[in-house]
Amino acid sequence: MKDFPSPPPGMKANVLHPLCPSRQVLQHLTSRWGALILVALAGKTLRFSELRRALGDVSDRMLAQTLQGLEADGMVTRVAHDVVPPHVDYSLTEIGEEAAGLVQGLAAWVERRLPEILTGRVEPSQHC
Amino acid sequence: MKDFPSPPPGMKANVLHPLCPSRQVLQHLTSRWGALILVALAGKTLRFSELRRALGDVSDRMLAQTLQGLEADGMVTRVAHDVVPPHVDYSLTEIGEEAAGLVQGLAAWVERRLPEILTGRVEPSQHC
DNA sequence: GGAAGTACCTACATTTTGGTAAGTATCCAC
DNA sequence: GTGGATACTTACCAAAATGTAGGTACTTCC
Repeated sequence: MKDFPSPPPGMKANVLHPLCPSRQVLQHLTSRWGALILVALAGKTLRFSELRRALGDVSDRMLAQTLQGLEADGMVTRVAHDVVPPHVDYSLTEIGEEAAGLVQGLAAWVERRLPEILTGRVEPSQHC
Repeated sequence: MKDFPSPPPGMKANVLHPLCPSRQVLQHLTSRWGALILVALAGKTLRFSELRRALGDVSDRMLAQTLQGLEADGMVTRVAHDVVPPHVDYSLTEIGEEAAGLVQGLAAWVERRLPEILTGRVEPSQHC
C-alpha cells in the first residue's frame, strides 16, 4: 500500500499503466478524499479536526489514512506539537501545492464541460 | 453506475465532492483503464481488439465497460459497422480529446516530479 | 470438421476501497 | 467523576472496482 512495486524491467515507461509508480501517485491525488484534502489545504495550514470539519463527512479513519498516503508521496507536511491535548498541523509541500493546482484545474474543466457531458451523448452508439 | 445521483439541494457546489456528478466524471477519466483508453485513443481511431492489444492486459469485460462509461460521458464515439465478423470503431469526441490532453498533462507532471516524490519525503513526520 | 477471429455479455470470484464502532491517553471544565 | 476535546489506531463489514471463465453468432482459413 505504501511501497511502489517496481514495474517489470522490459515494460515501456507508460505513465498511466497500473503497475507504474506514477500511476499510484495519480490514484492518490485523484482518490475520493485525496483530491478534497489537496484543495482544502491549498495555501493553508489546518489541523486534523479542522480538516475533518472542512471536509464534512470524512471518517477519522479515511482522513488519517489519506493524509498518510499524501505525506508518503511528499505532498503534505505533518507537524505534531507534543502537547496535550494533541495538536497536529497539516500543510502542503511545494509539489503538493502544484498538485493541488492541477487537480483543481482538472476539476474546474470537468465542471465547465459538465452541461455538455450530461446532455451530451451527441451520437448514441450508431450503426453505419 | 450510469446515472448521476443529484446532490442534495442545500449542498454547496463543491466540484470534488463525492456526490457531485462532476466527481463521477472525474472518476471515469482517472479510473484505472479510463485514463489509458483516453490517451490510447488520442488523435486516433481504434477498434475494440486494437484497443485491447494497445492496452496489453485489459480484460474484455473491463474494456467494454470502461468504453461504455466514457461513451455515456460523451468522451468517446462508437461506430459499429454492421458486417460479419463485427467491426467497431472507437474514437474521441472533441471534449474527449480535451480530456485526454488534461489527463496526459497531469500524468506527465507526476512523471516529471516522480524522482522528488519517491525519494521525497523531505521531512518525515516530525515532532516540533 | 475444427480452429481462430470478431465484439461483445453474463455469472461468479477476488481485490480494493471505504465506512462504523470502539479503544487509547491525557487534559480541562463541570 | 463524568463528559468532551484531541489525534489517532484497530477490528470488523459493506460496497465498489476489477478479474476469470464461459458463452454467442457468424465467418474464413486449413
